[in-house]
Amino acid sequence: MESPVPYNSELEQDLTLLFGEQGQNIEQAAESLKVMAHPQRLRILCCLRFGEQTVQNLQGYTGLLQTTLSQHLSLLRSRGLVRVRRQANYSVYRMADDAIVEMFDLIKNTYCT
Amino acid sequence: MESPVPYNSELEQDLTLLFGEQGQNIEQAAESLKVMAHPQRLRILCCLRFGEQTVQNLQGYTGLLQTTLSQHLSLLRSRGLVRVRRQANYSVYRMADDAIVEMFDLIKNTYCT
DNA sequence: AGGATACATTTAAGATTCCTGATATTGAAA
DNA sequence: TTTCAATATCAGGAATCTTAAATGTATCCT
Repeated sequence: MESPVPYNSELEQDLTLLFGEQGQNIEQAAESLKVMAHPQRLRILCCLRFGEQTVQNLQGYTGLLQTTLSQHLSLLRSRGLVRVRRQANYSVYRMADDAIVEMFDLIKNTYCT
Repeated sequence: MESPVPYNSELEQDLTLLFGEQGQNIEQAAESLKVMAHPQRLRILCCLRFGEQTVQNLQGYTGLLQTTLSQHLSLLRSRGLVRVRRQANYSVYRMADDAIVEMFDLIKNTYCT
């Protein structure tokens, strides 16, 4: 029997373009998504969506251990999802940019009815 | 020194509501994101964004082994990101719904310049 | 200086994910 | 009713992720 969906060689080209030269676009997208794809880190982002927060506050809102929270923050930071500024001996975290905010809002609207 | 960001007890309530009763909203969002957060699965979704595809076609577009591809598809299916219909001895996959399409498009626009 | 507070990093163990090779299933054809 | 083509599932080991305890660093306060 014949294939119900013909193979489209031109699509191969389009996809290669879309993915980026060595697929870096896709890789980077997956990297960022992977960081967001964790309940505790989503909670952290939720908190930051309401404005910048100290680690202490995040601890209160999320209920995470300081050490665990700090590690999640470190990951979010290193992958460019959040930014920090130091004020006295507090670290104040915020969402990194509009792209993250937009992505987060879509997630929220989709899953938090 | 005083905290640069006052703790907001009302936010606790708001967050609990947002997360869902036992945090199911957040858990579910994380689950879905985790499935998307993989380069090969993103590639698969990319292909499906151009229309429904047989496994064979997806194999051609992604370059994955049949067995690997099938497992990714199985995961995408079980988490409700894609749907299948059987036609003869072909399986024809498509994106599950508009929410997935919307999410995918945002990812694409954000990371595939 | 010394102690206390706020946060970060390191390390190790357990859990999960990923890929591959082998095997099974399903429908079409011969 | 075999055989083949398309797809699915299973089983394994390697790699990665997650968490917690211990430890480290920086800054404030007295």
